[in-house]
Amino acid sequence: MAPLFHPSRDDITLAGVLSALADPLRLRIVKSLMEQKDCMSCTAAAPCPDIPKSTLSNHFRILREAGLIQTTKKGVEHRNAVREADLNARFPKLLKTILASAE
Amino acid sequence: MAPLFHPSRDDITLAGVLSALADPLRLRIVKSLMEQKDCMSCTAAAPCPDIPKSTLSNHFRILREAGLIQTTKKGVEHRNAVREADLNARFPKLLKTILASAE
DNA sequence: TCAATAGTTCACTAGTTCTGAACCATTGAA
DNA sequence: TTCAATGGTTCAGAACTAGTGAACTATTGA
Repeated sequence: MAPLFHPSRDDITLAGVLSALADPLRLRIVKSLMEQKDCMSCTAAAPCPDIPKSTLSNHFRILREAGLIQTTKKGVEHRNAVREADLNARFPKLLKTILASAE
Repeated sequence: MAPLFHPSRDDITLAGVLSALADPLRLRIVKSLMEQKDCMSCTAAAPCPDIPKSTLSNHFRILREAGLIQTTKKGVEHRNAVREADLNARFPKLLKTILASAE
């Protein structure tokens, strides 16, 4: 199995970030992850329990490849965290402003 | 010919705005429109001259239906302007922050 | 060794985007 | 009034993308 791909800080693009957050479900996932201080598994961060596994997996892949989250394998589950430092370095205040708009 | 559709302020959604701005070409269009104080025609606001007309028209429609721009017919051309007041009222600082990230 | 859990990958369907061709509306000139 | 030019829109087909069930992999605990 190939290791999970994460872009480096400099490879994070604005278009990628906006496009990833343009989906309401993904936005809620990121919001959940921000509200928790520690990492969350994919299923724990899911907004509702009835989302198919494959769909959820797909959304997490998009968030990961856009550089929004960092995913590490921890036993049987994947722990996810928002790449806040990278995002703030690259696009200051962007994440905060977008999340604030999502009330 | 049907009049051009514009959503009311309250119908502007975050997902719609993000998704519209997630395209680099559309982001540049909005940027151009912000830098001009007066309205611009569609062709004038196009980032490069070799974009097919239908493609450009499509991008302007997406921006319009997302609530990002206001389009009015003025003779043979369409004058476009960013709906800054509506956007700031709905999502404070969002537009400014996104445009600032697009350097 | 077996079953349960947490995700991924594959393949298929449904929907979206890009673009050339054809079209419509407005204006200015003959 | 007729014609051509200008500025966009609409339509249709090709290429791409997203959502999801089924099958699969990896880890853990019994």
